[in-house]
Amino acid sequence: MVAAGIIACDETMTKKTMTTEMARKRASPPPSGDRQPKAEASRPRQRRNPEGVRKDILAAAWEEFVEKGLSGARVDEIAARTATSKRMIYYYFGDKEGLYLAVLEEAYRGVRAAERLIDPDVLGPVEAMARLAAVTFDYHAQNPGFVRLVMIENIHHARHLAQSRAIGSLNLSALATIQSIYDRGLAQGLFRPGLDALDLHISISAPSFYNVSNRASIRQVFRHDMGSPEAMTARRRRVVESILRFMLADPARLPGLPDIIDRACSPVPESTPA
Amino acid sequence: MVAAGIIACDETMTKKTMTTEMARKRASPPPSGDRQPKAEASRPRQRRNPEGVRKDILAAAWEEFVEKGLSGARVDEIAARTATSKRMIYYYFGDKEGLYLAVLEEAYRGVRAAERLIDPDVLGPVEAMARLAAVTFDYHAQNPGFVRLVMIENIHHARHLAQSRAIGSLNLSALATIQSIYDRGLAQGLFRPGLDALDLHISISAPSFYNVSNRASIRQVFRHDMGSPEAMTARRRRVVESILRFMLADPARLPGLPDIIDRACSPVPESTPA
DNA sequence: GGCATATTGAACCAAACAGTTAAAACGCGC
DNA sequence: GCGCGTTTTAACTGTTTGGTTCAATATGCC
Repeated sequence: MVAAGIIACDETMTKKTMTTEMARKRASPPPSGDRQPKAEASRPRQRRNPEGVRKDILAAAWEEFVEKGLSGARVDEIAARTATSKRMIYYYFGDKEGLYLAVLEEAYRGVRAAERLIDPDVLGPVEAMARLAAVTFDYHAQNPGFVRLVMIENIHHARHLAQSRAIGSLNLSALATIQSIYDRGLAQGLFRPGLDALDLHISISAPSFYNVSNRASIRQVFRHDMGSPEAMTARRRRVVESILRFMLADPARLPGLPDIIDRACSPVPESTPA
Repeated sequence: MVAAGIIACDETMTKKTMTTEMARKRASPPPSGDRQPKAEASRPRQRRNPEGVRKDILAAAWEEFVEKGLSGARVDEIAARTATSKRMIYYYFGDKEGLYLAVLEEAYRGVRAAERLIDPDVLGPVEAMARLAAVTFDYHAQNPGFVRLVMIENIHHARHLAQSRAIGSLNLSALATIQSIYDRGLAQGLFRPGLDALDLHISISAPSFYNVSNRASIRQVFRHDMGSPEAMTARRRRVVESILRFMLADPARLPGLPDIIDRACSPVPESTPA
């Protein structure tokens, strides 16, 4: 319940008989930003490995929360997926919500890491924008777990996101990238004026996100599989094309458009595959 | 658990001592397709009103499921919101999943009803398409409950949607509308060839949906309120403009575009307000 | 008036679940 | 070689929860 309070830190520990496990690793080093927590637990019989245990638990929790959501997930089930025991979950993460929050933070750490991989302005504005859209689309496609966690968090009104100070900070990087590309394109007269970076970001994210998040319902309602390779590449093209057509001052006057789009899409940029 | 089996019908009722409540109203008349189940229960003291009780329960369940999701919702809580008792919930809906499914079906019945309200081809193709986009956007904006239910269902891999025979059928209407508008526009040389109705539908739905579904997380991450009236109208315009720019053979050659968009957006088309 | 359909209420149940306890070992740094 | 942080095990607690039972009653239709 008051996970926030517990997490916040060891202050005012008057009520609620703080047991020894208060030693939380909240400010631990970023778990190497990898997006695919595969149950590893490394060495079969190596005791004394706090960081490893933490990761192991986090990976198990990731799977369970992604699959069942916050309310649907069962702590016992998470424990079962672990190489260690339920006891350690509470030892390291305090309670279910603390664990969920840790998973959520790792998920956002993932996007942030992916965002940093994007072009250092070596491309022309149009190409850069196309590339950004394609990469964003791919990130969502290749990280359905991330998408599901965000869905789940939104179902919960982003109440945990609000609690996390780890997240509120490093999120403008994506916006900065877009802004710089847009500015360059604007200066060259390629893009039309009056567009907003956040708005552009949303315009790219929305279809990318939806393509993963609503796959199941679309499949049932329209008997169409958005996840098939063909649908996927077609949709990626469409997302890229759509954002460019929206931004360009005059698409007709840029005859190389289809090629640019092709180039942005073809050399399938790989983040961590799912 | 085997809600499907129970719902399926009274066949092979050997195991599981079927109690009398098997009298399920599954094929009941569509509850007047209204989207906003406000706790009504009508007459305060009129006994013997099956349909009213059903609606009352459905309305309470709607609120609870929309708010907490399937796993998060509590049957006792739903019963508390009701004018009747928990007993009646099981009497009419069998179990929690049966109730959830009924709510879900009502949600989809809502979109279907809204879709039927759209223009009988009185507008020009471009205007019609703009209008369709605006109306779709508004429907999502004004029915966050519907959006949340679809999110929830997707979290559950649309497993319940798959069970429902009530849903699989009447969903092509939206596609038919789009197709007819597109065909007309194509014949007039306004739209470019090679576009797909479902793809267009998704291109409109995605931003409309995302605008509601991810409001909470966007708010936390970017400190931006997508729900504010200004953001809302701006985004609606953007959605309409975006789909037109994508479809039009040559946007530049259609000088009246901004006006068309304005017209599609301005006379705030009202579905059932939230 | 009788029979099928509704309705009520409250107690009850068994399973599931988050979170705890206690005690004992293990390992690493000092 | 001592002590602290870590780890293990398994049973246990208290509550929540989906779902049921029982018993009685009301209602409407024929």
